[in-house]
Amino acid sequence: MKNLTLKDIAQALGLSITTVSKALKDYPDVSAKTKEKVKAYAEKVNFTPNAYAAFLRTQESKMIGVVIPRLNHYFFSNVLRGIMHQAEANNYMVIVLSSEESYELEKKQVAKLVKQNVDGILISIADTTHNLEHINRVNELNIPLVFFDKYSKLSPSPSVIINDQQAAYMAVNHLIARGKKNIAHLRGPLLPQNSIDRFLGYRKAIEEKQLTYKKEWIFTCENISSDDGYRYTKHILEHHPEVDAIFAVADLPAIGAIKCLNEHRMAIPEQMAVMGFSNWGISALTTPALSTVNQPGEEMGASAFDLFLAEKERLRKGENSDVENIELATDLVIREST
Amino acid sequence: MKNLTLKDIAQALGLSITTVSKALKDYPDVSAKTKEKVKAYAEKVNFTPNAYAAFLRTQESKMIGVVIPRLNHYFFSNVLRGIMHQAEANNYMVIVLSSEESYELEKKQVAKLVKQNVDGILISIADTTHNLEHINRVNELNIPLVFFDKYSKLSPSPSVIINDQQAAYMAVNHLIARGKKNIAHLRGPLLPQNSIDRFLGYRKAIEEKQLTYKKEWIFTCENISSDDGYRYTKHILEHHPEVDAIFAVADLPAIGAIKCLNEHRMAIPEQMAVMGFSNWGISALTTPALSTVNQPGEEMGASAFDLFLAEKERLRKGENSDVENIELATDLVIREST
DNA sequence: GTTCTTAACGAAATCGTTTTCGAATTATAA
DNA sequence: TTATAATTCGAAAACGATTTCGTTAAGAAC
Repeated sequence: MKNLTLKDIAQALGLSITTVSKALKDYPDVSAKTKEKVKAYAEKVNFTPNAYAAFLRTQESKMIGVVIPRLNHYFFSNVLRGIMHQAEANNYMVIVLSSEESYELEKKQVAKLVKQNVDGILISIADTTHNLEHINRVNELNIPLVFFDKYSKLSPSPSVIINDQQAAYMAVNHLIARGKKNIAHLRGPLLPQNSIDRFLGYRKAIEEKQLTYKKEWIFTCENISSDDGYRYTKHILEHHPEVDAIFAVADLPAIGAIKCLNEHRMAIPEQMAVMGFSNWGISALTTPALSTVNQPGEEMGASAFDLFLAEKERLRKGENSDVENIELATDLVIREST
Repeated sequence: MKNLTLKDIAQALGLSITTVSKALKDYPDVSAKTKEKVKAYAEKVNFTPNAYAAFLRTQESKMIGVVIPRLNHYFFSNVLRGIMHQAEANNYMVIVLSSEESYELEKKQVAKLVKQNVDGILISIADTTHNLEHINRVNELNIPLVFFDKYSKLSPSPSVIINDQQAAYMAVNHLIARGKKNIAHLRGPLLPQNSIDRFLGYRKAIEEKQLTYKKEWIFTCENISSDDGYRYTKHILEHHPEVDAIFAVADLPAIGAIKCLNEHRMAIPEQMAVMGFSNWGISALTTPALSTVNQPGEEMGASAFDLFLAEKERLRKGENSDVENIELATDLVIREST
């Protein structure tokens, strides 16, 4: 039951290794009869060429590496599903590594993938990543690299993202349309482009409608955790009773906010509306159910893989054609919290 | 900046490939001086041997495969973290595949891992897996295989699990201690041992305290989803008003139950207590917060990897020693819903 | 019959590492 | 001084697939 080799097949059919290999790869200098015979036999014994031996010649590992900031976050799990589904369809294996939102670990993981000779790297950078040397090194080695969700404007690599600013703008406008006038924002850490863009979308909506914009209503969720949301909401209730809506950078802090509001017997959304971001599975299950921005995880993953294939082709051809970038559409999911 | 080879080092130092290789692996027939020189240089240029070439000789890929039923489930994400953390410490790479709870897909994924020459397979079997031929084939090939969480009693492979029956027994006893007398159970699908054991623990607690046990109070959550929990809870409220507590096979249905109870303005836990299972991250965030059984995911992952190493050693030695099995401790997490 | 083309197959080199076995050098013993 | 042992090193053969370049044989062209 051991895995067979070309040699085994060659011996069984009275052919040379060369001919067997060529027959399986449809070389023109093998007769139709022989091809038929070889393919039938290979099929019968369920032969697949040894990936490691093949790599030594072709330098193609048929593996890609994925680096995500967190393994146990619903959104990234969904992206992963999309990537893996697409990888499977294209006969690629996937190695997943987590940076745990740490720049240092991210550097290590990328280096590890390079050492493993992956054919490409799909990465969503950590909140703390302030330096792109490790990414540039990958570029120099001509290894296709694709950003998804959390990217950097400083790198020329292709990316698949959503328009965070516009999505946030839409979300806040929805709150305004519901009659809210004093909207607080639980923003993300200062570094990643996403939190910046979501904040900018928030501010744009506020300023456009000439509502009050106060720095005291902006809170930075360092860990984007529910605890962040809970703490800041408590602070808002105690010190800023005029606030009538909260727009959070992500669902987790939004859920923390709801938890806090429930404990203080605040009427949601009448006294305080809450808007999340990402549409995690749980956001439909809170009481009241959370309104949020739908971020298409699986679609993003699938697109990221497709971009990898395109980028690989682009690098192979050595063309100076532009890198592809994809911007996925988001949509508001209006539930009970607004 | 390309990856160097032994040849490069050999040339740079005026040595043979053989000597360089031996020096790096501390062979006794290399002088201390030479070893020092080689190691220093290898360190300097950040050399690591090509994993693919090494495999061809050693037949060790330094990769393990993990098959889980779902990628975007909190518990499995945590198991994955544990596995990866331990794998990293032991210089292994991890390939993750998902069976999506499908037996057919599970078979495919296992076959794929075998073809990839992984050094071992860690698997949590799908709910629909009713046949272990694919697992047996792995055993026949002498590839170490370890079960975690969802295992099968029909396979002799090592496993790391929790004592589901006892955990459920404890959970239900806690409901009883809170004065609940008519406890319904939202059980899992019929096949996997876990749902069976949790159900048995439930029944044991009920019967031991001589409370009413009614088949009409047992509901099968085919998808273990929040929707299952929501639907059955509604049914309970409408048709079995005497029920005063619900014990769910997992957190997701339990959260669905809470959602339904909140909508019907039932007092939790006074009128109806709810108990979950798994301690997902969100279970602390519902209103009221969900009491549940803590299932140590990361610990389970780490143990599974350790078992893999042990099993690999056992197979290598060809010993007839017994396989190791690990049973991890669980504990009740009492929150507001009971 | 001779030369040329084409079709069909194989020998052998290669990828980078590991490991066996032998060779060379030095040290030790006789 | 010679025989023996110990110490260092390197040549070469794997591992399994890919691919270049020949080789052979048959048919076509003259």
